[in-house]
Amino acid sequence: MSPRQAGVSADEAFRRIHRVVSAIPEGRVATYGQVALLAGLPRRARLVGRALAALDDDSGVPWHRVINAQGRISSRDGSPYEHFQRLLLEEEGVELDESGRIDLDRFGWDPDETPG
DNA sequence: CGTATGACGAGCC
DNA sequence: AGGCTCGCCATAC
Repeated sequence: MSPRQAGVSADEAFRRIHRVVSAIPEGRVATYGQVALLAGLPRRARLVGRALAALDDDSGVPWHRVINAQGRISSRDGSPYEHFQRLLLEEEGVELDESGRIDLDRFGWDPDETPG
């Protein structure tokens, strides 16, 4: 049963992360650290970024709903996806202020509110 | 094997 | 607000 959470294989960690991200509802966002925690991988926010970068375009995983703890879209210098992410979020009603920041109190995902 | 590098985050100044 | 350090750990070289 309780496997060493910090000792899971990279493969299993990716599956857990993808599962958690897939559970983020439309119009809500979660932070890298939050996703890591929910995936049973505390303090491994960087791994979440890696897991998302490994996704295929047609994976269906809502990678755009993951932002950093400052409420901002994390920089991927040179990649068009950084801008695309903002577009996808605005399309589903997530508001960004002039500086591109999202209010986590308003749009942050609370798993307890949306069980299942 | 040692270093550097990240879609990160918390703490500190 | 902005910068720095350290923790984290898979990958690349």
